[in-house]
Amino acid sequence: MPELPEVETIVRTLRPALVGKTILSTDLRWPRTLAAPSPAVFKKRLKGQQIESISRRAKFLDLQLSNSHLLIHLRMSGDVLVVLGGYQPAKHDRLIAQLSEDTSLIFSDPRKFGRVWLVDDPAEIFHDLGPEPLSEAFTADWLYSSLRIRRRQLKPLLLDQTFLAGLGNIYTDEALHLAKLHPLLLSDLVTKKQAKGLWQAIRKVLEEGIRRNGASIDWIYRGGDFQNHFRVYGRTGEPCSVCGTPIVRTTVGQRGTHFCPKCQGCVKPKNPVQ
DNA sequence: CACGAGACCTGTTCGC
DNA sequence: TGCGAACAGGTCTCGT
Repeated sequence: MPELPEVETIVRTLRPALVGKTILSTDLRWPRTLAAPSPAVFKKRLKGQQIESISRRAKFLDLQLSNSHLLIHLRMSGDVLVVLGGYQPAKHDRLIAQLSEDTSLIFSDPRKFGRVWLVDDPAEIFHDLGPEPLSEAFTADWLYSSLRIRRRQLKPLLLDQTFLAGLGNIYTDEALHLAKLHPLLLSDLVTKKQAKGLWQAIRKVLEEGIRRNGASIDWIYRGGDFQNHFRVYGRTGEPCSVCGTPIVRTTVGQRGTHFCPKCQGCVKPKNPVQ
């Protein structure tokens, strides 16, 4: 569930609450949550390490410790929270770390897709990721040339973390609508002007998501309100905010995909997807 | 290389 | 009301 803006929001919330605290002990309640190393090594190595800083790369949380990095990926249903004072484990808690100053760090994840790594160098896990969309490395020219050297449908390509790191299902639909591009348009057909528009749209929806503290769907993430400003995601049948045409929902790469059939056009004249 | 299907999981909502 | 199907913000692997 969480995409770049939601993870960024969590990082900003956790930072003041966790930096400087020391890990006293850990309780791994669902072993498969831990991708590496083994539970025994994990528990032993974490003990006594201090949390020095917290950052984000793509949809990963990166807790830099005295001696290593604790990486967390929330996947579909993960959440990280900090609780002061005594804490009673809840049903979906997969990993709990007891910290100094009577603080608990909790990784909760109903669907059990989330993963945690303890590594010496984050590059071990990050090496295949594409550029950060809000960094200076992500430019309109880079996007244009990178789209042209591939021949892939825009939506699956934008979801591919090795192409661009951080977009998920919501922000991809939102960005394509803002850029007026069809989700199935082949990447090598995008013009330079369209690429520039897509570049702007991606940055705009991500910045808006962060400004609104992410989107809160279902029972997760208190606080964010980007869900009240979706242009197409989850708005099947409702009028497009630009032209009034009902928003259409289809499936692309097994992901629910929302778009305006008028603003975003049709890609295949012979077999228009709408 | 590109794409689709299946797997990994639990919980909620939808349709009859 | 009940019950199965469909769906959910992600990613990996395998077959074509």
